Amino acid sequence: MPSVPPRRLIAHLDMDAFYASVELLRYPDLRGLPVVIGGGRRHQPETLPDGSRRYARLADYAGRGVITTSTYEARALGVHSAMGVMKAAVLAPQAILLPVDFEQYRAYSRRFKAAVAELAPVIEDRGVDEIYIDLTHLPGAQDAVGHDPLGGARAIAREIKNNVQRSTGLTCSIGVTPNKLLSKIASELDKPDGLTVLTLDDLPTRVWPLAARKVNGIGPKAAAKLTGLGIHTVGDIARCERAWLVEQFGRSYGAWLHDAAWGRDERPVVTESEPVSMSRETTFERDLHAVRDKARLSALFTELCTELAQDLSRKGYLSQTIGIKLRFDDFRIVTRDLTLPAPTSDAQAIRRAAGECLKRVDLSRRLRLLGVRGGKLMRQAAVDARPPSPARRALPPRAAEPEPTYNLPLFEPLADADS
DNA sequence: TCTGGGGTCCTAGGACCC
DNA sequence: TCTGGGGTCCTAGGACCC
Repeated sequence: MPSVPPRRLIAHLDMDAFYASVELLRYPDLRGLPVVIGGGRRHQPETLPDGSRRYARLADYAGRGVITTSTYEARALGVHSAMGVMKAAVLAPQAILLPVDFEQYRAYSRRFKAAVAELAPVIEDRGVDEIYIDLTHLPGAQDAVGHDPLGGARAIAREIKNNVQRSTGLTCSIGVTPNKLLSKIASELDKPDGLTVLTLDDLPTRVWPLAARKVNGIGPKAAAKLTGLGIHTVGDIARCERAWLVEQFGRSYGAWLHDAAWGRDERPVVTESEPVSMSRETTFERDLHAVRDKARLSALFTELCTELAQDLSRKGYLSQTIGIKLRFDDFRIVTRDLTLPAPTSDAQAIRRAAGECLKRVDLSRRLRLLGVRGGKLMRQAAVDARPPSPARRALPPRAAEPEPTYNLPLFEPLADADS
């Protein structure tokens, strides 16, 4: 007898103001105040002799940092993530400013994920503060409770929230729907400490009135273009002809927009993935010039390469494509990369390759940011486990050449490349 | 004195091979 | 001599996300 596959029940869990909430566990005296996390590192709270603490205020800050998270009290003053700290200081000069402490957040991240996994093990990681969870096959998830056909799923989501709260002291918001796209939207509808369960029937009333920008995948550029076309809400998109969206946005993105607006998304919850790249970058306190600040830049460049090498080694990866990223004073970004004959995690090899990349950039403008990236990653263990067999060595025809050459573009005058 | 740092995925052209 | 495809790799840029 053919059986109907169970309907998918996908949850999206988002920790509420995660970094800020972790800080409030440590500094409970700040509860109820506008608190902002971000900036550099030079504003640690100071403990006074009487045991009380003194905190930095936004107004005290000078620098290029941005806000990473803020408490709901700070958000009420117009202070949001990714806003420059200097700009936020104009809006809320008296808000408390705390430095970011990623170690701490990562520790709490592991704890909340473990708490979820006790009840629902099929988890997709989406960074420190959010996850997708596949509830489809959990016992009881498909059961109705009283008149609520989704009561089983709702009860599981509530248990997950409770378990997270018990093990971390933190609240989260959960959306449960037939897919990741809708769940991501749903988890935001009742923040903080929310629980929202939606079916496709709820689309017109709960999703279509929302701004198009609320859809994960519609960013500032796409939203601006939509606005220019008189399209503001998700419902506006849903009313568009699919073919017209394809004309306006291209075959792939146009079709995706149409699907998204109609709540269609078949992507599975992916429980395991391998990293694609690792990188290190830094924004300077003031813009630097390649000639005038050569020594300073050179030292920073080497430092970034060393850090990348350490990251690779610590995590057990080798990288075969080394790249650089520059941001100029006008905010223009340039990248260059170079694929090596063999993967490496050696700081000097990375530094050399990055140096080759740098030669291919016009450095007349001042620099704001410098970054180094390792792509085409492979696990060290996997590379070790396949010693150079005769077959392998014979594989690339060019391996016969005496000295491996960098695969530089032809238009680049090779200049004084080591040779 | 606007605008961090760490990622993923997509597109597109040219090289190069079959 | 002309005219083709398909497929993969490399590189650069850009949109988007947390």
